[in-house]
Amino acid sequence: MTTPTSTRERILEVARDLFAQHGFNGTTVRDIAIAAEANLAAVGYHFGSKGALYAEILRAHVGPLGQRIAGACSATRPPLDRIELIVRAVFEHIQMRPQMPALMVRELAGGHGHGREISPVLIETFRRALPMLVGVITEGQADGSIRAGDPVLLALSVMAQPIYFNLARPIIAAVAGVEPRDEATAQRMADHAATIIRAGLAAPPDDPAPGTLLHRVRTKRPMARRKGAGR
Amino acid sequence: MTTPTSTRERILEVARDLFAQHGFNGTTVRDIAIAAEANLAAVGYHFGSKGALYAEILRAHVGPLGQRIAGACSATRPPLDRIELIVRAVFEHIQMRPQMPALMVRELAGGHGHGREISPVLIETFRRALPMLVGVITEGQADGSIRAGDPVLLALSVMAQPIYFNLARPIIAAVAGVEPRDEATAQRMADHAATIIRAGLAAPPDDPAPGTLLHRVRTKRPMARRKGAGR
DNA sequence: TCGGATATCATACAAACGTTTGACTGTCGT
DNA sequence: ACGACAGTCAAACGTTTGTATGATATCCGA
Repeated sequence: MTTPTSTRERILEVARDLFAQHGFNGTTVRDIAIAAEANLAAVGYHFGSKGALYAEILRAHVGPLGQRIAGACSATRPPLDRIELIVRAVFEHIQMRPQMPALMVRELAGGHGHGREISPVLIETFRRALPMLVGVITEGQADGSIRAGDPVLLALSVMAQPIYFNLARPIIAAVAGVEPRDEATAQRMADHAATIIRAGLAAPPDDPAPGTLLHRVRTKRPMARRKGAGR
Repeated sequence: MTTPTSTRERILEVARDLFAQHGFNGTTVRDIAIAAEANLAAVGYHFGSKGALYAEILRAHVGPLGQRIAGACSATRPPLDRIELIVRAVFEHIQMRPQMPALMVRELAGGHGHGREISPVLIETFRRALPMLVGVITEGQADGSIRAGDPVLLALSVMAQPIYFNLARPIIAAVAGVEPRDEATAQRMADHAATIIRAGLAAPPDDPAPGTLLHRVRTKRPMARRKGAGR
């Protein structure tokens, strides 16, 4: 079976997989050229350099995420519903871009070597998306539907689910025996994460009205801090 | 200020930071030697090869995690308390090994290049820890304290918090203005994650006894699936 | 059919890579 | 005092790296 697309698209396709799986420095231009069935010089010709190719792939993968989150945040729904929309939007985004979590966490871990810091694309996306998430959460805290707490940490809890779920898929498949890249499985994961996040963020029943019937029932405070539990 | 430790320890210390920040292929033996103020051949002499040094660091960082989780799982406490113990144990582990999340997610993303798969140390740790987590969760589901759902997904939700929180710290610090590496902040993060996880995993009030006063109150089902919400 | 633009190709190059080598330095036990 | 030994060092090894080059091939309007 031959590859019908253009050389440029073939390179983009193949490089995204290689960068995601082996990282920037773990992927050579020769690897890309061979996998794309293109000449060694094709990368330089079409993209200028290996780094420019990587930047373009990264931008195409994490850039639209910010727009998706923005769309979910501006829905005319109660805050908890909007949070759920966000979770599902991120899952959908990952579903059609399976390499995104690997690319993203590699950048979060510190970029790809020597003088390079975290990519500007990632920083810009976070700088745009984080305030939106925080806005929805503070709004929910104001109307009593979302539990008290640092909105930034709550926002992180929201984002942690889609990213980590998809990142851990391969090793879960290796440890347990799960089929990867399955539409139904992805839907189950999204439903699960949405449920967990909704329940985790919802304000406890005794918060909005401390004198009602619900007072002091079904409430369990987190355990005390363990200060110096060494070794 | 001079470095008082032995060359071997200095290399271990410096290599762990470099591997975490730049990845395996993004770190050169020369980088390590210079940062450790050692000779280029010192890495080969003390560890055999760059790969062996990396393997030793990875083992020292993710290996003890399994034992910590095992300890928390075998506590004589209700399941939800044990889950909270696990979350706090992982946070403590990371607190004294700040480079662990970066090293781990880089491995989860697919190892460090070419023929290498995910490190056996990571797979072994997961193979040991996952059944324990699943065991606690199914126990909690059996006694009605933990919500229904795939125990593996619930276990992933638990682990996602500590890892992602600490992984996202640098970019959060870059976007918002947060102080990094702070004991009080770490404690706040652990408390927050414990609260979220506890609330997220707890069975909804109408599950254990569908006919009580609590029936149909404070219950919100997740929204319907959105099948083909394209673009 | 021509001619310029676009794309692909084999090849070359300097730099950087992990690893090895052999000489050298210090510190012990005897 | 003297080998034995673990540790350090500068230098070099062969390979792989990203990129550049010039020739060739393919396309398409005139």
